[in-house]
Amino acid sequence: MRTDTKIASRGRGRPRKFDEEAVLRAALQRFRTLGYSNTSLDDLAEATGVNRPSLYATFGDKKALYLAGLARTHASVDATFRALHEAAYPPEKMLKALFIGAIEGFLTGEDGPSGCIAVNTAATEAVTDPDIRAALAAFVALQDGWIEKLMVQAGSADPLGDAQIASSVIHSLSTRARAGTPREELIRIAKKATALLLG
Amino acid sequence: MRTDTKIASRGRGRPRKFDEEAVLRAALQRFRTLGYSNTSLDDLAEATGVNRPSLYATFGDKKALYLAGLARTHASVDATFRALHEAAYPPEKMLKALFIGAIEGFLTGEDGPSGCIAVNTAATEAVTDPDIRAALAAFVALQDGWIEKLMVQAGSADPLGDAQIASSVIHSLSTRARAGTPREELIRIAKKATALLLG
DNA sequence: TTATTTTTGTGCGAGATCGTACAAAAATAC
DNA sequence: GTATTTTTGTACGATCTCGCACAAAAATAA
Repeated sequence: MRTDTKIASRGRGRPRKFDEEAVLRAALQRFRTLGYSNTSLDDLAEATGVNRPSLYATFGDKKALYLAGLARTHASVDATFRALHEAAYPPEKMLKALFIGAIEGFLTGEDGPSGCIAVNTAATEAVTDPDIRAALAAFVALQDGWIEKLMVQAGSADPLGDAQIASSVIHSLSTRARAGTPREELIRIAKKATALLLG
Repeated sequence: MRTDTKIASRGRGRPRKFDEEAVLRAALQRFRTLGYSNTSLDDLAEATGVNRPSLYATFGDKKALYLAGLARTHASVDATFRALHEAAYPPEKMLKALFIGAIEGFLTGEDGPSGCIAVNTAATEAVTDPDIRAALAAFVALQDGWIEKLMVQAGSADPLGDAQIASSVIHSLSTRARAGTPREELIRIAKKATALLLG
């Protein structure tokens, strides 16, 4: 899993010891495990190997770092959906790829299955923080929107409606993964959803 | 909304100034708004009108208070489901009551729509805290189990499967409510789920 | 009235957490 | 070789947070 990334020279001055992308990935994992409020900057410094002053200089404060992580996830999910759309699978295969891909992602984590960072950590902060709420809403819209496109491709008579149900099931799969539900049960739920959606 | 509860005399000693149930309700609201980690005991003391030492003496530490709140929610949800089951509505009316009841609850909150405390605050802590994870799992199981009973009553051919999908949609409705999704859209999703489930 | 019991509320100490100041380090530019 | 620029890493102060000690308060029991 070690993805050594090149550290580009930034001209003058002492060179950075870290790669921004790699730091963001490590920080994101920590946020996903602990949640936003429960993750301290010491946690992040330890997890990324970058000390606090450098984190501040590079990303700004804790919230900016978290939002940058969410944006990264957003972009990554967008790319995954785009690829799935371009693959243009037949309906059943498409739904299987969609649900199984989600489940396998949700079952990963530093300290047990950690689900989706947006659904399970951003949602907690969303009530009191407008910026995080907006990021969560954008994430949900991204998901709904892409699945709607996939549903069109699958010949659905109600693409948006079907997409929102599929999306909703994925949200719940994330929550259930964090609750400790075993893979087989998550897969059973995904299969049931597939059956319902394919009518 | 003011529910003045009697404070029972506890025999000898200085009488309590607060009602345990009412304090639990107030604490729960605070946890639901802010999340577990982001709620301090000062927040709770202020919200409940009870100072920290009294909270400790009555409930134990912060986590015990949170778990007591979750248990209260668990019991309350259980009672709601029992009533719905005893009502023995026809399938469509039952699903409408189920979804609309959930939505209206999720749209309440001290500081905007706050959804479900279990789905949206317990899930955050569930990865690292086994006790909270167990409480979340129990909550999800309670919901799945009751809806399965309701599906049997509705004549479903696959009560457990249908129940898990309905339950999943409810989880997502909670997350979407926190993301700021307006009532009408939540209702549209609920209607779509109803249509799919009634086949 | 006096003793006993229970709760209240102020106050405290230890530790976590945030964000930054500042000097040392490590590169390039001249 | 010297100056300049950028990052690093230690150190610091301010604030928040937790959990509890302890005396004052308010009830009942004798």
